[in-house]
Amino acid sequence: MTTAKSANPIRVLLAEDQTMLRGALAALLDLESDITVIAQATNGSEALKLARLHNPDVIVTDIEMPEKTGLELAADLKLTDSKARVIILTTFARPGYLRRALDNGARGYLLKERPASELAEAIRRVHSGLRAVDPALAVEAWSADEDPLSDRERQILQRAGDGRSSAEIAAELRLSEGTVRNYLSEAIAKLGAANRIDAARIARTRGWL
Amino acid sequence: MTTAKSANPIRVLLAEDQTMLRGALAALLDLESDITVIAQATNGSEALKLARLHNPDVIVTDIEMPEKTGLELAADLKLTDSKARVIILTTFARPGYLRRALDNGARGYLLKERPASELAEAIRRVHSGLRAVDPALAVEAWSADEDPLSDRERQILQRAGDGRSSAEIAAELRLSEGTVRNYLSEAIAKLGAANRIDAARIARTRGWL
DNA sequence: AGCCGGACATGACAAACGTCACAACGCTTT
DNA sequence: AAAGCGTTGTGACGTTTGTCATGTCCGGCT
Repeated sequence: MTTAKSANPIRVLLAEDQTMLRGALAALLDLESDITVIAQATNGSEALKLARLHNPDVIVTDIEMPEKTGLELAADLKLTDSKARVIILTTFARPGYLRRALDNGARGYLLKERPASELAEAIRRVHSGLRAVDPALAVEAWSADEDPLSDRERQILQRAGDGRSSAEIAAELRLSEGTVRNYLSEAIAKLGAANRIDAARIARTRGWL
Repeated sequence: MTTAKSANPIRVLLAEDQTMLRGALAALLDLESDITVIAQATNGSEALKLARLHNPDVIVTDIEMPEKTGLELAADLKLTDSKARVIILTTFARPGYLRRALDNGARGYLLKERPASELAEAIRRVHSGLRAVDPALAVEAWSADEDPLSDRERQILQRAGDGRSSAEIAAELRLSEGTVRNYLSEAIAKLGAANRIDAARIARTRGWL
């Protein structure tokens, strides 16, 4: 049983590392008469290669993937002559992610907790030049705070949240131990956290890490 | 377009909190002539209620869901007179999870990184009385270590990994602060970790938290 | 030229953390 | 009955962490 395609279907590239979801979505999208999935990638780098090769109309991509994230993929595509429009499809309703996605030129931002039917709709909207951003999230993002962390603070907080001690972090980054403690103290204060673990947790849930 | 069902299709209950995946899988499974999805749940408690109501042949469930996890669901079903067979469908290839799943009476354990076609196959196997455990993971689980943590240790390590201080944990659990420190010290030693954060991380990746 | 913010450093102090030894109690297992 | 384990506690000790004041250096903005 093959679904008849219209003369000029929307050509979609799917990038998602979870095979089961990728396969299921590809199958569902292919049931739509005006959409055809021309290629699938399991990470950002592969998606970039396939995008160059096939020149899709729309790229639907997850964020958290090995090799290269969907956000990095969007950024790289902006530097290319690709005319593909990007839709981010992710689990995470983090204002920080949405902001970065839009900054990197994405046209859509859709959550995996939405019904699958919305994906096809988003693809059509984006293909026709419109945007497709989850409305609830868009509102939240508007009122959401900026990332208050400097690069150094983020870098150090990441490692601290992974269980490294101040001394280890200092050695790795060629800093004095006191400096590392200062950065952590700063980060803890900025985030209103009780300690480094709490700070790392908060930063992660906001999409700042 | 409706797919013709055989006379006695396998009646499946799907429990998965991510709507997009749940919808896509339900749609795909319904395309199989010998399988019909009779109900869908977004968390473990709901699944339990629907299982009582509809008496499905097979329950396919995620692990990490709000309200009640898939592992808890499996445990609860064992206490019921339900004859439904449980298949765990999860992102996590953690031996600890697999072990708990089998202890709780699950008949199948499948990873989301496998192709969707394997899910239908697993449903058929399990329905006919066989098991369906991801082969690669089964091997790993065989050589995997037991969870060395006691309930108290696990309970305390969870909170510590969330950024709570020893004093806070002590107050919450009505223990002396010294006792909390002792448990954490024990857990850190057992896991070969450098500190509480490291210990929480290690325990989590092994599926012990 | 002057100002500001980020990166980096030091020293000092209090609080939190991690370790160890020791001890008591109750519940299984042998 | 004895041994073993999990739970709970105390006291003491050294280390790590978090805070603060203070200072230098550099690059960008006005």
